[in-house]
Amino acid sequence: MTPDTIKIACSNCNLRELCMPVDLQPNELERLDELVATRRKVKRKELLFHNGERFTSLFAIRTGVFKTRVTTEDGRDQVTGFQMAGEIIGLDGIVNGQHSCDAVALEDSEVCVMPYERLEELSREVTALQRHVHQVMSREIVREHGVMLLLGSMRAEERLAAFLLNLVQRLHARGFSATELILRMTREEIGSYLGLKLETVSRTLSKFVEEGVVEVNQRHVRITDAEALKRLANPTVCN
Amino acid sequence: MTPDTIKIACSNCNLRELCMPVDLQPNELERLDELVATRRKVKRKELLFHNGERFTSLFAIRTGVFKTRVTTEDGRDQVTGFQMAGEIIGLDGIVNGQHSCDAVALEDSEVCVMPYERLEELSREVTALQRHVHQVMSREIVREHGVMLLLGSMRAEERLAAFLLNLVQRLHARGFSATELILRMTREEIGSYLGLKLETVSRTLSKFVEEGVVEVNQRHVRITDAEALKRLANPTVCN
DNA sequence: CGCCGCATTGACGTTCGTCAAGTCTAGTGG
DNA sequence: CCACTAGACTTGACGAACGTCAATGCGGCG
Repeated sequence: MTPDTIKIACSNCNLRELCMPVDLQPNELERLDELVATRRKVKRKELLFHNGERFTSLFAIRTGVFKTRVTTEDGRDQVTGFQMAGEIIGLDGIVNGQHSCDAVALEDSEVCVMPYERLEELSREVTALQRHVHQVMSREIVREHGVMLLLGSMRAEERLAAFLLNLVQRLHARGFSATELILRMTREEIGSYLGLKLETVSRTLSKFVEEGVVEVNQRHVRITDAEALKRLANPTVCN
Repeated sequence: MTPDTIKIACSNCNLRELCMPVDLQPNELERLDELVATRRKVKRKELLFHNGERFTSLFAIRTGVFKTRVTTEDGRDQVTGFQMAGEIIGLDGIVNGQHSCDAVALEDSEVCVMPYERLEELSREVTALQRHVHQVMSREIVREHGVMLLLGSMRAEERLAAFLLNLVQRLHARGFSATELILRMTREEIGSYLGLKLETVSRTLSKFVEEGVVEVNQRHVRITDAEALKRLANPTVCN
């Protein structure tokens, strides 16, 4: 085994528990290494794939952060998600054989390329992988339900509070702080995701600062009162 | 073969092309009939499944219309979709083994019950089915991207226009009129789906009527100027 | 016939968007 | 090393879109 093949093996990856099934037999684990064909580096602001591009592979994020967005003919766009290490992107391409959104790197990033045909084949043979693929897709559907709830029935404060809590929770699960984070996206990108204008995002953040719930220094955010933030994200109706 | 087993066979179902893969070998088609365990009738306003319920099966709608909704602790809810004949619901339950939303029948309905374990098993053996399951889930993800775009960056008029066009198009694909439809849901349910209050839905509909784009009589809607409606749904930016 | 749920419409209020001015920061080039 | 610039961010004043509250209409069902 050359150092190169070691480097690219899922069985040897410290992110495996995030992006792959956990309960594998040794021989299954070995087979998993057939899955990732190559790695691919994507520089900040570059696209991993774009709307209309032929779909061939799913991507597991190794390092960095991406945003996905959809666009209308008249130029409006909507950020549909922010993805970080261990998360899978490209699922939108399966249904029509071509991607229906763009994936843009928010910082220099690296992904594992998983050719879809190989994934199909393997998941027919490795039951745990089949189940995992289904779970990943189902999780995405449930996540989007949550975003629809946010966009459809929350006010600006609640949206932003929920957003910050979600981000910090995901970062915490990856070994980062549970109270501090660095935003990899602009106010405008946050606004697009939350269905708000960048000024509203900025104002709402300032309001949180005034209330002593968070400290903000540019992209650096520290949550000083997590309980208050949770109350903001999910307020009790009082009337 | 008893009349009863004939009645329940996918191979014999006039909705098969909507909810099942099309390119099957005869022997695969036969195997498909193992998939649907039973049928289940759901009366208007009754739940097919509810938030927190253990997930065991996916459901293919045979007749009727459903809404799915998610709910917050403080009682707000968001309609996440309206589903009709040939569509699959219950995908949200895969990830955690329990449903995370409610499915409510908007009229007396009937569904085919597809035990998930059986589906997993079969889709390991029938490649076309495996692909189909992936496509169904991917399609749902892409649909939700569209809803996010709608909720995040469209105005009331555009949302409602897009909603009506989407409904009539899906009904048309099922053999109904391309210009007339009967709404199975209340103004409030439409509003919940579109992130609007029921009054706004009502007012916007009235506006469409004034403009001669549609005729509305209670739940009965006739699209009199489809082109105008499309322009409303996706207006060109003018500034 | 009368009730109840659904829908419509109007008056008014709130939230968020728009427009504009100005600040801060990081990166660039002199 | 520092001035300069561009992009990102903040803040204020104002307005539009949509929500809220309330009155009324309508139709179907018991």
